[in-house]
Amino acid sequence: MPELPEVETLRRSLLPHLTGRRLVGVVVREPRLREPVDRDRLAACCPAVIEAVGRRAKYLLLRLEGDRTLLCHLGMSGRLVVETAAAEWQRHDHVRLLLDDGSCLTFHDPRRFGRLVVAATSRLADHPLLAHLGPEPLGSALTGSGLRRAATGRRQAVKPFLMDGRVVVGVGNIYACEALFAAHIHPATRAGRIRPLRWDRLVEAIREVLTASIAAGGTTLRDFADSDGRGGLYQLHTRVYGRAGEPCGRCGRAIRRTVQCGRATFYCPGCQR
DNA sequence: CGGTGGACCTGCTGGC
DNA sequence: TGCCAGCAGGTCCACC
Repeated sequence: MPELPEVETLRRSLLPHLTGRRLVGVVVREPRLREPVDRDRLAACCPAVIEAVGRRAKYLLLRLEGDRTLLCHLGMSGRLVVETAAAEWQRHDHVRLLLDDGSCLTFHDPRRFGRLVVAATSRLADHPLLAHLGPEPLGSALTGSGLRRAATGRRQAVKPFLMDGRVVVGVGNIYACEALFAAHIHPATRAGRIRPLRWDRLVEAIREVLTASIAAGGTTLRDFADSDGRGGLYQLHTRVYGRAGEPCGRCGRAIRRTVQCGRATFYCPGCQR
């Protein structure tokens, strides 16, 4: 479900609920996520004021007092919902973080590809899940020349290249397709053969697409929702993703669907070369 | 080393 | 109506 815009939308929706709150307890009902949830390490964090709600790539970061940060990844189907701690557990509700005002943050994830991990705030950048991650796409660290350097000598197609978190983070399947369309680049182009100026245009396209999606509250294809249960609207703005057979808005040719590295790719055969 | 394919899970949809 | 294959927004590891 979530790419960067969805996680950022979630982060913003959490702010009013979590700012100044204290984490007072944890209930782990189903520890079998992508890696087992460590109940004891979570419990040892409590009680603690939540000092900040951040994000790195697709990880939501809850910074606690006492040099602890909770890393939360939603995988493909995860959600975080703020509700009263007295609320009934629903199917696929796995963990609850209990807050000092009687509310709680419920981690819900049908496919259980998500993660909930405790890390040391002072060594966060060195954490194994974060250490290898590339630049944030919306910060100044991402540049056309940086991408060009990373692509030098790479025979890999540009679309899976963009989805490689070591190259740039936060660009998943939807936004890789959309950014390549916006930049007029064919998704199968070998990364090492893209010209310098086109990398600049691609960086611009990535920023445009992600920024527009955040403004729309993310993309809700089946079940994304922010912590208040509200869906996003960016699916109404996608130009190619999920639109196989529809006419391209620029040239009118039918959008195509192919598969790269086991993932669906959508593109316009007319304007992406 | 770079690159691909499968594994990890459950739920929904569409075709027969 | 019912069943079942195929597909889904993300990593991560084994293997070529």
